[in-house]
Amino acid sequence: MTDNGGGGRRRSEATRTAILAAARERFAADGYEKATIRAIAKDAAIDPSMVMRYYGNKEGLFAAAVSVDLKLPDLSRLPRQEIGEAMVLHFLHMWEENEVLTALLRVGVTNQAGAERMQGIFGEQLLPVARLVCPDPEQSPARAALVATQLLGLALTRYVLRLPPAVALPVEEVVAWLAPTVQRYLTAPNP
Amino acid sequence: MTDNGGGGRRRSEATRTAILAAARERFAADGYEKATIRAIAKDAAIDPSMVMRYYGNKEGLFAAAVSVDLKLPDLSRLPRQEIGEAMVLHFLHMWEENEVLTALLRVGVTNQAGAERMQGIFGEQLLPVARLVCPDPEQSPARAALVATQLLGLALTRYVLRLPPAVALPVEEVVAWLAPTVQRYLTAPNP
DNA sequence: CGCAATAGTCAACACTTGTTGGCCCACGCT
DNA sequence: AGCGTGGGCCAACAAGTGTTGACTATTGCG
Repeated sequence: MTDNGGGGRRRSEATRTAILAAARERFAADGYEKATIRAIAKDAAIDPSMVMRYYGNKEGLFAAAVSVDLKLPDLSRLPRQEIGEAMVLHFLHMWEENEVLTALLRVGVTNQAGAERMQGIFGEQLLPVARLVCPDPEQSPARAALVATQLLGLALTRYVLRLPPAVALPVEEVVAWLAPTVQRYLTAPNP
Repeated sequence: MTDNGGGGRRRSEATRTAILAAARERFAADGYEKATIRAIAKDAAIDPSMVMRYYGNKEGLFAAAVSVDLKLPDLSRLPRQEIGEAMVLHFLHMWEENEVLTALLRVGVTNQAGAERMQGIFGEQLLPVARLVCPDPEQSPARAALVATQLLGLALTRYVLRLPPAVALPVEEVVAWLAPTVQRYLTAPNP
């Protein structure tokens, strides 16, 4: 339909990516409703109608701007005891690498499509890891969910709400405190 | 100013509380931006202008609708080992009692005023508890923040994002898994 | 050069938002 | 009864939203 069959040869690519960058920034800072197409377009220094031309509508823009790959490393080669620490460290790096995850969380909280996308990421990226490492496969959804409560809670307080003492915590301390928690959720026997 | 010096004698009180109830529901379900005054007014079966009459503007309505008292019990009379369990149980009950906390979290994520209010609650209600129970008073902010990451993360996945496996978890299991975590964050020696 | 396709702009649309002011009606007092 | 106060509704405003279509400018190719 609105797809221009496979690739504009000219320099539209530059503005396309500029739009995506501006969109990520705005979605991360303001959430879905407050991140207006006009503001995004102004950040990208183009006309709002270009956004529509390239991405159809606001939902399409969001879908294109926020695509998440958690890049979870292969934890099966790690000693079982170090899985928790590796997870926490990896998540911290992912959150600080760019603002995509913040955007997704901010949007997911007030937008149905955003929440569903988070559920998708959980099911396709976190759950498989849990399946690999946790003892009883039948319990992996519950254990992955527990891990999600702790890791998303950290992201929420630290990167979204910016609760001062949570922001002030040095990375090493965060890891030292949370790693045993995640480790236990994944590998400990039932309490 | 818009304050009618201390009490309408007539039946305005009924509509006032109806507005607040509708507002709480809408803020909890939709967040700040999507919860429109018109929708709230329709839920309360009155005219949008009445909302303005009674609460000044949308911010005032939010302030009036969402006032949070965590009602944290006196934990100092509890055996130190049971503090974690008591906290988790209490928070679960608070979140399921009414939708105020959900509203606050949904709004806090995309609204500056909402985020500040959450910081206020943290400082005035959670921090004091941490000060009572954790060993080194200088560490209480960090430890309270850690507790916040776990408890808010639970609320986020279970009551806001509604991640299916987090919703499916029975209360007893949540407590069994999270209580040791909270207990450790509050009372364990530095890792 | 001339032509077609593409990148980009402008102005407008239909709608929703918070917010305001004027109006009517019902009640409670004297 | 009459009157005033205040609860409630209606209609409108100005601003901002996503979205659309027509128009211009620029580019590549023959």
